[in-house]
This record gives sequence, C-alpha cells and structure tokens, in this order.
Amino acid sequence: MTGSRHERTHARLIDCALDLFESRGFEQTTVAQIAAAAGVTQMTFFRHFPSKELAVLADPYDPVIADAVGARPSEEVALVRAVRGVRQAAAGLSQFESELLRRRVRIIADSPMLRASSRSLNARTEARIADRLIADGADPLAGRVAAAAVLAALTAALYEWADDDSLRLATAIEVALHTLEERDA
Amino acid sequence: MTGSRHERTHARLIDCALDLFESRGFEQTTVAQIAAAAGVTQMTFFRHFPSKELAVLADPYDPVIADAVGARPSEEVALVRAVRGVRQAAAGLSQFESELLRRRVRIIADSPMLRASSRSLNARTEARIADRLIADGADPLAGRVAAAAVLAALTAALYEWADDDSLRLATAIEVALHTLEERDA
DNA sequence: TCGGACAATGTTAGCGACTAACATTCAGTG
DNA sequence: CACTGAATGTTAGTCGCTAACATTGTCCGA
Repeated sequence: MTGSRHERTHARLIDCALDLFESRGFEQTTVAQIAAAAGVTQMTFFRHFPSKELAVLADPYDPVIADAVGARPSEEVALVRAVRGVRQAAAGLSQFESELLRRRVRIIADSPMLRASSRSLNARTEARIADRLIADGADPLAGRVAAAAVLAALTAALYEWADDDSLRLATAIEVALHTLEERDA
Repeated sequence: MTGSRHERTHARLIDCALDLFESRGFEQTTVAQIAAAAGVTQMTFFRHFPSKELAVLADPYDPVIADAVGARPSEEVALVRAVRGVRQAAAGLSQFESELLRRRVRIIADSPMLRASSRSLNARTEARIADRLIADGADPLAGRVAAAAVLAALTAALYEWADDDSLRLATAIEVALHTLEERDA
C-alpha cells in the first residue's frame, strides 16, 4: 500500500464515508459506523476530519477563483468582473469533471445538512472575492453582491450538472454565468 | 400581562435569548442558560423553538418576496424580473426597519452558526422564487441563479445596514439591487 | 366557587456530534 | 533490538435535541 499509515486511514475513511452516505444517506449515517467500516474508532475519525461534513466537502478549487477574479482589470464593474473571472477560472480547470466530484456533489445535493455546510464554505470564498473587488475600488455592497451572485451561479451549475448525466459541467457553468450578464427586456 | 401563558413564556424566552446572545455570544450561550433565565426548563425551550437558532431567526418577510417576484410580468428576463420583484416587495414593507430587526441581524452577523442557519432559511425562499420563474418559462438554471443573486443582495444589504447606524435600509437594498442591473464597462 | 379537562411545563433517560486527558500500540531509525 | 514519536485506543464528559411519561397550572362550565 502506498502512503504513510495516516494517509491510508484517511483515504479509507473517505471511501467508507462516501459509500455509507450514498447507501443510507448522510444524516442517517453515524460517525461510529464510518469509523467501524474503516476499522477504526470515532476518535480517529475526528482526528482526520474536524466534522462529519468535512469528510465530503474537500474543496481544492476555492482559492483559485478568487485569484482569477482579482486578475481581471479593475475598470470593469464589480459583477462583470466577477463573472468574467469565474469564467476564466472554470476554463483553466480542465479535468475537474471527474466522476468522484459528481459523486460528492450528488451526496451534498441530497442532504440538507451538507448543503448548508457547503454554503458555509462558499461564504469564505465569497468573502475573499468580495475583498478583492472592494480593495480595487468597488462599492462594498456591490462587491459583496457580485461575489455572492457569482458563487451562487457556480453552485447552481454544479447541482444541475450532478443531476443531469448528459450535461457538461462547462456548459452548465456558462449558462449560469450568462444569466448574470443578460440585459434584454 | 397580555396573551396566554404560552405566548408569555414564548416572548420571555426570546427576550432572554437575545440578551444572552448579545452579551456572551450565540455559540457560548447554552439552551439551559436561556431556559434558566426565563425560569423554565430546556424541554420547554424546545417546545417553543425547534432549534436554538430559530429563537433568533423568525422571518415573516420571506413569503412576501416570492409573491412580489411572481407578480412581475413574465416577459422580463429572469434576473431583471427578480430584481424588480424584490424592489417592489421592499418598498411595500414600510415599517420593517425596527430596532428589534437590527438587533437580530447584528446577532446573526456575529455568529457563524447563525449566519449558516440564516442562509438555510433563505434557501427555502430562494427555491420558491426560482420555482415561480421557472414555471413562467425561465431556464431552470437561470431561474435559480436569479433567485440566489437577488437574495444574496438582500442579505448583504441587511448586514451592511445592521453595521452602519447612519444607513437607511431602503438605501442599502437599492444599492445592492442596482449592482445586479449595472451593465457599463 | 368548585371541579374537571386540557394545555403548559417538568422529569428522566437517551442518542449523536464533538472534545479533552491519558494510555497504548505501531513504525521507522540509530 | 531498543527507543522514540506518531497514530490510534479508552474513558468520560458537554451540548443540542428527542421521546415517554408524570405533574402542574389555567380556564370554563356546573
């Protein structure tokens, strides 16, 4: 087996957690059950993840987005800048339409608790984007609204994509972002 | 004293809860403490509120918004329709800039747990708005994004207003909504 | 005014997420 | 092989929340 002992149990815990969440649902699954399935104790679980939720919500993409938004010219209006930044970030992340991500998003979509935790994580990214916009001269309120709108679009796209096997993630994201740019009528 | 016994303890619980939350913070306050302050038991607390959070998050405004959005002409593009609906709803609710609301919003803003719960409540309203938009022909993704964007704007406005005593709520809301309509640059 | 009925509260016991303090086993290194 | 530090186990406790059952308060009709 590859990796240190710590890394192996970590991976095993994630595996067992996802399996149980898919079969019984997140709320109905107990940390004790996950730990038992991984041949380990509750305590060990909490040494690897600060909460039950964070065994599913590993979010390596978040920091990338804030940077992409910050890279846009600061002359653009807040919302436009945020939209284009996210579009660029999404285009840059090739290879993030994995089946694993879809599995995770499905599990999240199916659990109110996980959706809530996911929103909380998003809030951090949102704040980072907003700070960038505001630091470059955007009205504070405008910056926060733009950041929130753009992340809401991303999230909606992810859920839609997870629910529709024939949909490409890039397409869903583009449709969602386009909504924020439309001006007719 | 006015009202039935049930109503009185309900009001007393809210009072004690807000006081404790303001002085010690939400997370640091225990349901047992609130109950004790109100001269009552934990059990009684939970018979009045399904959760600790919902002692602060009483939201009578949410259903109004969905209706206002639904009332807009369905020819408008999703986002525009949502923005104008919310603008109209906010204008209709005179008298909702009470000091009590400000107190609540401040408490919410100061607690991560409460902010999270507040977002969860918003999600319900969001879904209702989105359903209206989609039922009237909007693209599903567009409808959800528009609903999310508009509620994010409202929320940002509320937090900003709670934080700045010289700001009028109507002004904050208008600035936030305007962000979603701007197109220049 | 009294007594009964029903609403409002109390008691006890328990689950599940999470934490802290301390003991134990395992893995790699000299 | 022994020794050390990392990884895990044990135990016990807190807090939010629920369920089953007992008790009290309140109000209304006799």
